[in-house]
Amino acid sequence: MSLSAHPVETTPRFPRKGELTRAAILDMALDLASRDGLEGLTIGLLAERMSMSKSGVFAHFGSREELQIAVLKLYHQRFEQEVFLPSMKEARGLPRLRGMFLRWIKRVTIEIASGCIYISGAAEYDDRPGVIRQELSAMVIAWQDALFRCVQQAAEIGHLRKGIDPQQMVFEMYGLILALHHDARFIKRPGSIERAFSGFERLVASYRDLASVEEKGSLSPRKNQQETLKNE
Amino acid sequence: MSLSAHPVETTPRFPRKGELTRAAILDMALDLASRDGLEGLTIGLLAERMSMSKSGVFAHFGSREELQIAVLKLYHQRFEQEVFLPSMKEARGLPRLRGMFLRWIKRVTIEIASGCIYISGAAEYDDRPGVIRQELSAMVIAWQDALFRCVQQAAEIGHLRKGIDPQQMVFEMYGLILALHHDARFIKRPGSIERAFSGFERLVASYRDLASVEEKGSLSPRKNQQETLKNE
DNA sequence: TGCACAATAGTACGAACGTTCGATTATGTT
DNA sequence: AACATAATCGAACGTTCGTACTATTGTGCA
Repeated sequence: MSLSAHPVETTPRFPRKGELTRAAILDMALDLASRDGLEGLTIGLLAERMSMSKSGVFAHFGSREELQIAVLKLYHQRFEQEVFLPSMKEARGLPRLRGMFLRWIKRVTIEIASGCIYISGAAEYDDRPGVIRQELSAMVIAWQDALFRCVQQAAEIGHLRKGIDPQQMVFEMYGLILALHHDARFIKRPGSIERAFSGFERLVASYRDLASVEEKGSLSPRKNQQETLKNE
Repeated sequence: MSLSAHPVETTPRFPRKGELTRAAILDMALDLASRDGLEGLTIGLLAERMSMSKSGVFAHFGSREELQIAVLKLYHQRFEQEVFLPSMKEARGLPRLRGMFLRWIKRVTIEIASGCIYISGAAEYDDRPGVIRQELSAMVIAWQDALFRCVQQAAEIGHLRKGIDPQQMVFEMYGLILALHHDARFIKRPGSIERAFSGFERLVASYRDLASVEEKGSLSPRKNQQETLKNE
């Protein structure tokens, strides 16, 4: 008696060809949505870029909204992969926080050309209730919470002052990234990346635990941390 | 020989009725554009809200783009009137800078419900070249320049450190406002206004000229300045 | 009151949008 | 090779968009 005792497979056995094209479509859709925003993403243009018919593209998702959500989840997955997960491998506290911010800046720097969906989406959906807004805000809140916990740990360990308000620091970190995205992408002002970075350093300096500053070397920005990021 | 020696007036003598409706349309258009963005502003909806026909509304502007630009200029004018001009009456240096930021926060606080066109526009047009983008970025740059000059003066006077990089401080101030707009309007996180304010205070504290801190009272946040703003 | 013209309405057009549906082609298994 | 079904296409529908044109209504001055 082998597995063929269950001759009928209700679930599809293996990734059929459609899965591949669906992934390719999604990849292109993320590109377009980064440029024109999730609300600017159009099935017609997407089909044209894929050299497919509108209905051919459409069939993979069932509705535009499901396409948008799929794009959103793909973006979230990549963000997690590139920014969050590698930073979690670093030592808790300030090194991890610095790693998060550096990778975040690195990601936004790339996105100066293409656009960040978290940021453009926040502007697009701040007055447009629905599933997409719900999904998007959940992702942003999750990321802010991750930053929050990291700041909190840094305070517990003693890298930052004990009495610190972690949400305040997250607020200001987010502001630096938003300003970077704004100035570099919209205003096209050079030097914005450096400004975001030095803003973070000033932020850390003013929230640092004064008692532990004395043991120099352990907490000051590791010279090779930025170097390490380049090779990821 | 009076002025009637020139009996024919080539220019329209007086604001005809159309001018009034045009102003009313523009006012409503600013409302709609604040909510849905400049690119989301539609002549059909605008006509419906005005209880007019589409063509009736259209005739006042000649094209959608001209309508959008008119809305933009109206917003700019109001921003200048509410934020910039009253702050210029304050003493140069830190008091004026603080006035600018407080009125800016005050304005964005109101706009938590309606949306800020400078901010949403930056996201909408960061990859959409054209007249509107040009006009919008010129306005934002003008405002950043005003902040820049104010910080510079504060440094010259001695309210802030001499060696300061004014653009860096403007960058961080803009970031605080963007974070406020983001967290309050999109995330709907309470306490964001206070966070933006205390972020500014920390910013000022770390850029303040250490030498002049000793003369207390003159440069610390005037208790009645925030009170004064309420009655404007 | 009547006349010139400003202001608004009405209708229509072409394009783009998301979506539906039936026909057609490609794929994978027996 | 044949067949079931997955994948894609092509055409059409109903909306909404900005815009153009003509007709109608309203306003203000002689």
